Amino acid sequence: MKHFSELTPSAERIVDVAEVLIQELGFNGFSFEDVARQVGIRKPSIHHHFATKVDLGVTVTQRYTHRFREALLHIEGRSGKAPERLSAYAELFENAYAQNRRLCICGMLGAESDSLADILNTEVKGFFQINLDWLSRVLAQGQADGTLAAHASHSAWPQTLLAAMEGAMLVGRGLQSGQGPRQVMARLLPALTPGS
Amino acid sequence: MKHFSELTPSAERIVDVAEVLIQELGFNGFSFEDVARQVGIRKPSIHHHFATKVDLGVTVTQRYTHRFREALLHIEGRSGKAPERLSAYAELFENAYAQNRRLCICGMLGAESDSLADILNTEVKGFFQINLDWLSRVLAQGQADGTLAAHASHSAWPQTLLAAMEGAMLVGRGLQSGQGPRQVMARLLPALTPGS
DNA sequence: GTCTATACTTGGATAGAC
DNA sequence: GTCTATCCAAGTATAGAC
Repeated sequence: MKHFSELTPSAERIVDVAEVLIQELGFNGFSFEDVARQVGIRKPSIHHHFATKVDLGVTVTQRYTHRFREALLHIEGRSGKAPERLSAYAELFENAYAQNRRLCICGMLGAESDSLADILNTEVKGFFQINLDWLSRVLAQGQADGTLAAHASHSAWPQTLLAAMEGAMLVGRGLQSGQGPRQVMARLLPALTPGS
Repeated sequence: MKHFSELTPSAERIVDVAEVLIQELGFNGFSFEDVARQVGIRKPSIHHHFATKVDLGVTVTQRYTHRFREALLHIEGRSGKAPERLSAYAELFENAYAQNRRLCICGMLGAESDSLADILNTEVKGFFQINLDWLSRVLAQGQADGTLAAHASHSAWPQTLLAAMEGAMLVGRGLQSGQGPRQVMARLLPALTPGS
């Protein structure tokens, strides 16, 4: 199992391609043949970099989670208040969705969960937990400094917001014309704002 | 292509099994072998009832959508106001989720959308549209009779609510311990209620 | 309506040369 | 690091007997 932080250039191209394929087709929906074609190498060459398909999936997910967490920390590092931070949060999902209605890697893998290797499910769980923790922090801060309503710190809000983001991409894709995470967050933000 | 309204007993057992398999494993995740084993027949016997896997998927989806619409009409036929109707709506999803965290058929197929036959995507689109139409109606009624806040008739609410339901199942499954659609709706209802 | 047998394809993975 | 060749399993689908 190769860790994303020590990827050779070839391995990185493979991970790049696999990431998009998982977002668009799912883990069960893409094949080494798909990856090979897009990277411009042959199928068995992939095994030189990733012993199994699960290994490749784990590396894709770890890198995705790592980058997502960096983006979350970057939002926190900026000077905005909770409402702006939640809007910026929605933009992270909107960025994926805006490209051919790609799903969140972990949203896709979460759907396929029952047919995936345990190690992949563990990665998905980690991604979601990072999201819930970050949302809890932002909601608590917003409630403390008055930029969010008192009920914003209710323990069910993080999961509700995360579900709304993941669901927005899912439904938008299913409708083939749907609005995305940005619009859904825009609808929910007033509900979290004081004096609504 | 066999329509769900004219299923023989054998075909019905096949559809029953396939429905659960799609909810748990997805369209790309289940095989005729899985269906055959659970029904207690052999793989090729399935082709006597459904020429192709896509045919089977279409029948499953049509029956699912039909039953779901009946349930929606049944909720509307009862005497509750908009808030109770929305809670009852969430229960439809909760019923699936409560059984081994099964997904909505169309949530699962929506995720797999890019790898599915057009005809299946059309069915998924239809299901979602039925949901949006029903939600629009309930929200408008609630806003008219004062049981919901004025902003409840905003055109983005139906998609937000549907996304939250689908996402709740997805995230709950990914977390392997999550709350489901019921809790998410319980969190959103106050935001739609007057005087919140 | 179900069976056995089988065809054909794809997919993940391995061996070994270059 | 990539290739060709190959293996094996699984998956969809068909033919034809019962």
